[in-house]
Order: sequence, then structure tokens, then C-alpha cells
Amino acid sequence: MDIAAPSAANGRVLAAKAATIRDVAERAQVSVASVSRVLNGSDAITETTRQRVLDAVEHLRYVPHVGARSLSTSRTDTIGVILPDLFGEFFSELIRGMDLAARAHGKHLIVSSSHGDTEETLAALRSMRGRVDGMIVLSPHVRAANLAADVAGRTPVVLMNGGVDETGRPSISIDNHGGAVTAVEHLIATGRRRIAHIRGAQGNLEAEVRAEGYASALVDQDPIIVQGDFSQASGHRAATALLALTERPDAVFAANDMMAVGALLAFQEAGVRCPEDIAVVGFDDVPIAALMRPALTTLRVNIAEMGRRGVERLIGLARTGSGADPDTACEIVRPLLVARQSTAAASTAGLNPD
Amino acid sequence: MDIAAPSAANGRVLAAKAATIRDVAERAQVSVASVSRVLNGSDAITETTRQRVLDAVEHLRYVPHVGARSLSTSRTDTIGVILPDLFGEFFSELIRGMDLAARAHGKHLIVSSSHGDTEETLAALRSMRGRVDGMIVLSPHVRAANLAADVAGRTPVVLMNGGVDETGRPSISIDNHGGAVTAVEHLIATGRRRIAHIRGAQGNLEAEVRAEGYASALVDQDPIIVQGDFSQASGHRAATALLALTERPDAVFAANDMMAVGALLAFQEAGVRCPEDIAVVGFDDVPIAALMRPALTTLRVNIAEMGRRGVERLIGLARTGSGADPDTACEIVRPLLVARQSTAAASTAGLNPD
DNA sequence: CTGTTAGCGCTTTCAA
DNA sequence: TTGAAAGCGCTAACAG
Repeated sequence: MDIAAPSAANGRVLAAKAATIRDVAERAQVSVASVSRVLNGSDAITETTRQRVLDAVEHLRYVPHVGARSLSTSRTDTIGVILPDLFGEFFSELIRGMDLAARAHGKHLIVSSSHGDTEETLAALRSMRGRVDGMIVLSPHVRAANLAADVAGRTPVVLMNGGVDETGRPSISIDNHGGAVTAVEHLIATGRRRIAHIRGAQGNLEAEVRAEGYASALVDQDPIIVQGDFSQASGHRAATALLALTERPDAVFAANDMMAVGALLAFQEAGVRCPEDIAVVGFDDVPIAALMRPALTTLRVNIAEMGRRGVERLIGLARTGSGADPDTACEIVRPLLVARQSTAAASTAGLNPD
Repeated sequence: MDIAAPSAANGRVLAAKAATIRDVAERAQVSVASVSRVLNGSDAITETTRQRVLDAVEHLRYVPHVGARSLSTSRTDTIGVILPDLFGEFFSELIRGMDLAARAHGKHLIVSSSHGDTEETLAALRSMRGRVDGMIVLSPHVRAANLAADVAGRTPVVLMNGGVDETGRPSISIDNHGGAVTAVEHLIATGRRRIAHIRGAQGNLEAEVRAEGYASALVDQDPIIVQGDFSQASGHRAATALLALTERPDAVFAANDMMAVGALLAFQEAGVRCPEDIAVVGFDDVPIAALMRPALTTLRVNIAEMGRRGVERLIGLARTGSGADPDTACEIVRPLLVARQSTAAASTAGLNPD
């Protein structure tokens, strides 16, 4: 069988329009089905055919049309990630982990960041519907997280909202309560007796849970809580307020590292020594934590790992058709205490013997 | 005209399969063409029709199939972003800026991060081909950047490789040379006379250009260059090496902030005072820079703005069919000197009078 | 092992 | 203003 009709398209590799699977089939003298098979590594194909196809692909610089493929397979091989307005290290680590996992499964990541409020988050979610096989939604706002799962419709969703999940939806979250308890227990173990807490933003789920954890771990003392908003500046203000108390605390647990840093600087400026006069613990273990002087004791969360898990989880959901095993609905990541100078024991040297 | 055949599909909103444009048309008693028109805000449509369609969409929770749309329009409304292994703040700021711009144009962002070498970068690029209308490629490797543009084929590409573009390809880059010159001039202006440079990773374009800038700005002195790799640890090592010199420098320009931080810590440990004995300048203005004691003088780049410009640029290219205006092929972003304590003048107090 | 062919869901002329 | 119908490029079921 000769070439039926060596269409004019042949040889016009440099033409304006992209080659299609049909062009490849024609050039390789095989059917489009065979081309498809080779490209999808399916079944058994003669080595000869395979080579012919690959050569043609090469020559024509053929790139499959993803839309068309998605149309026939009803998959997009894409995962959507919806993020709130995240700061530096957290953001990049998270994406790094997610990207790693996604790539390992041949998936792509489509991200939408900087969503402040619930409305924005939902809008982003809506605009992603249909482009992705599943989504990972990070939202510190209680309401948003659950609404998100609704808006998503049939698209599987994994929540990473930092709170324990009451609705039984698939989610991954940090053990904020446990972390806070660990922080307070560490302070108590190192001899502190009057521990204050600088809490995170009002209405933020993680802030809430950390504050609860703090309060629940106290012994022989009432909670001393100052409002912050996770910013360094708010930590500075809060610390200043604490120094003004008639009975000064001898330790501070800040709901995140940036506020702890702010507090540290405030203490330095006020001539209050850390850790001698007052100990400080943060949360997150951002890079600055180790660089501060005194180096900051904090709770480390493996963010990249969390991102990786999120993706694995989602892919699992998508495969099993969204029917999550209720037992493992909410996966918890435990933070690790990293003890540094800022909580060195008040020691036996008679400091703050209280 | 009555309902021709109220197909069984009607009312089965909760069925397993997603609604198609046909379902909507049927329910709204109009043609699919009209539905399409309403959804794309095109032409003129009777208000009645429009409402009927919107109602149907609502009822059926209809979400257009992106793949199908892409198949007929041959657009994806998606921009690909290929990133090297970026650290914290830079990464998130960049994505923030890009996302903002993309959203403003109704585009989505698909990212692929953590690509160390050229091969990985190209692989990522290849896997994105066909899924995107254009790509933004960040790569510090000279070779990769240009290869990328080739591999991309007809897909428009904007390069952000940190080097001046010799090939006339559309690109956006930081004025690394100018920044380095600014740094050195600032040191000279504040009375330093023996300025050393801790350079960035071998083979990294930005490292190269900053080192050149440094050398070119020196007056009455030969270059003193120590190799680093952009990591804090390498900065520490380099600084230690500098202290071992018989003729110690009285200032150090590090190719990035992390190395400057490492150097600062090394000096502290060695009992060398900054800025009294030695001044330090970094590059990037990462958040830590302002938090160090002494706070680090550095060159600030508006990363988010750079990301935004990249996207705007790409969208422009895609519209005009990739024919870039050669005059504006390479857009330069100038860094801004932020003077802090680490370069406070050696003053008239007789310190390091040389 | 390979080819034929029927859709996948949407946009877009072309007519009416 | 609206509808009918022809693809867009690919996959997968079915025949051979």
C-alpha cells in the first residue's frame, strides 16, 4: 500500500499550525491508534512501529493536545492548590513538597495564592473547578474550609486548615494543641513558673487551638494571654504589654516564630535578658529562628512533608472515587520541639527563683 | 413547541456524571449555541434567554469542560512557571506577584519548582508544553535558559534568568551589575578602603555578574574574591577565610543575604566587630536582613513586581503572536540600596583609619 | 499486533 | 436573535 495521498502538509514542519496525532500517523505510516498506543506506553507494539512513530513525533515536533486528551479521558492530570496569603518559608516548603509528590505521579500543580477572605477563596475554587482532578485547600478560616468542600462539588478535596476536622472530611493538619502543650511543658520543665501566651490572629483556627493548648497545659497558674496577629510587630507590642504587668511572666509562648522574634527584640530593647529573665518559645521553626541571638526555641513542622502527604492523599481519593476511609479522614502531623538558647534553664543560679 | 422528549436525564441532578452544555440547553429550552453565548458573554442575547440559561446552569451545577473548550479555542488560559530550587521569601513573593497578574487576566498558573540542573528544567518544560499558552522560565544556568526557549517550540517564553539577554529573547532580569556597583560605591562612600567579595555559586549567572560588578567598581585596590555558593554556611566559611588574610579587608560585599548573614555570625564568633571593624553588605533584602543585629545593609529587589511584569509581558507576547519588540526585549529591574547598621560609617572616630 | 471509528463537550461559522 | 452542524485532537472499544 503506497501513500494514498502525500498531503501537502508533509514536509511543512515549519508551518504555523501544530502537528496533530493524524500528521504523526501519516508520516509514520500507521494508524492514529498506534500512535496513541506508543505515546501512552500501552499494550504491546512492535519495536518497528514504535520507532517509526517516535521518529515521526520527533520530526514533526509533535506535542499532544492536552485538552483533547482530557476530553476523551475525562482526566486533567492536574491538582489545584488554593492558598491563603502565606509568608515566605512556609509557602515555598509546602509547594516544594507538593510539587515533588505531584511530579512523581505525573500530575501538574495549578496554584492560586493570596486569598485573604472566604469569598476570595471560594472564587478561586470556582474558577478551578473543571480544570483539575482534585484540590488541596488551605484555609485558616473555619467557615471557608467547609464551604470549599461544598463548592467543589464532585471534585475531591483535601483540607489543610490547621484545625481538627469535625465534619469527617479528608484533611491533614498540624497538631497545634499538642504542640502548644509541648511548648508549655518544656517551659515548666526548665523551671519557669509564670508563663504568658501571645496568641495569633482573632478568628484564625490555628491561633485558637494553640491558645487552648497553652491554657490546658498550665499548672498552678491562670492563663495570661495577649492578643497578637502573627506579625512581628504584634509580637513586639504584646511583649511590651507583658513587661508592663505588675507581676512579670518569666516565660512567653508565642503562637508563631515571627511574634516570638518581635518579642525577643522588644525584650532586648527594654534591657530584659533572655533567657535569664524571661524565656521565649515560638512555633514553626522558620529559618530566622536559628539565627536570632539568643537562638529561638520553637516547634518544628515538616512543611514539605505535609505538602507531599496532601498530594498523595488527594491522588488516593481520586483513585478510590472520593470515598475516604473515615478512620483516616483526618491525618495529624506532630510538630517537634527544637530547644535552643531562648529557653536555656533559668538554672540553679538563683535567677527568678520565684 | 412542546418539549420534544423530556429525556430521562432531566431532574437527575444528583446523578454521577457531570452535566454538559447539552443538558443545560435542554433544560433551558434553547440551543447549545445560545448556552455557549451566554457563558462567554458574547454578542447579544435576549434577557429572557440569558436568564433561562443561567437558571439551568445553576440547577444542574454545570461546570464547562475546560478540555473541550480548549480543544475548540486552542487556548488553555494557563501560564506555566518553571522555577529553580528557590528559597523562602523569593519564591512566595514571586508567585504572589505572578498570581495577582494572572488572575487579573483570567489566567491560571501552573508551577513546577525545585529544578536543580538543566536537564530537569527541560524535562519540566517539555511536560508543560501543550498545557499552557506560554511559560515563564527562571533559570540561573546560562545554557538552560536558552535551551528552554528552543524546547518550548511555538509556546512563547519569557526568561527570568538574572542575566542580560544576549539572544534578544523576551526576558526580565535584575540589574545585578548595577546592584553590585551600588554596593561597592556605598562602601567606599562610607569610608571603606579594602573591600572583599564573597561570590555566589560557580556557574550561576547572577553570581558571575555580581562579581564582575564588584570588580569593576573598585578603585585603588585589587579584587579580593572568595568563593561561596549562596548558602549561609558558605558565607561563614568565606568570612573565616577572609579573617585569616594577613591584610584583613574592612568591608565585605556578599553576593546574597544568606551568605552575608553567615559572614556576620562568623565575625561575631571571632570577636570582630561589625560595622566598627568590618562592614557587610548583602543582596536581596530577605526578611532576616532587617532582623539581624547589626541589621544588614543590602540591595532590595521588588520580587512580586518582577513576577507581575513577567506575566504581563507573557500575555502581551501571546497576544501579538510572539513577535517581541526588540527594543524592549530585555526588561531590567533595578535593585535599591537599603542602608542599615552593618555599614554604618567607620566614622571619624579613628577606627580602621587604614 | 494494528486499523477503523465513534464519541468526548465546546465553539463557531452559516443560515434562517 | 437563534439554531444546526461541522469540526477541534485524542482515546478506546471493537474488528480484523
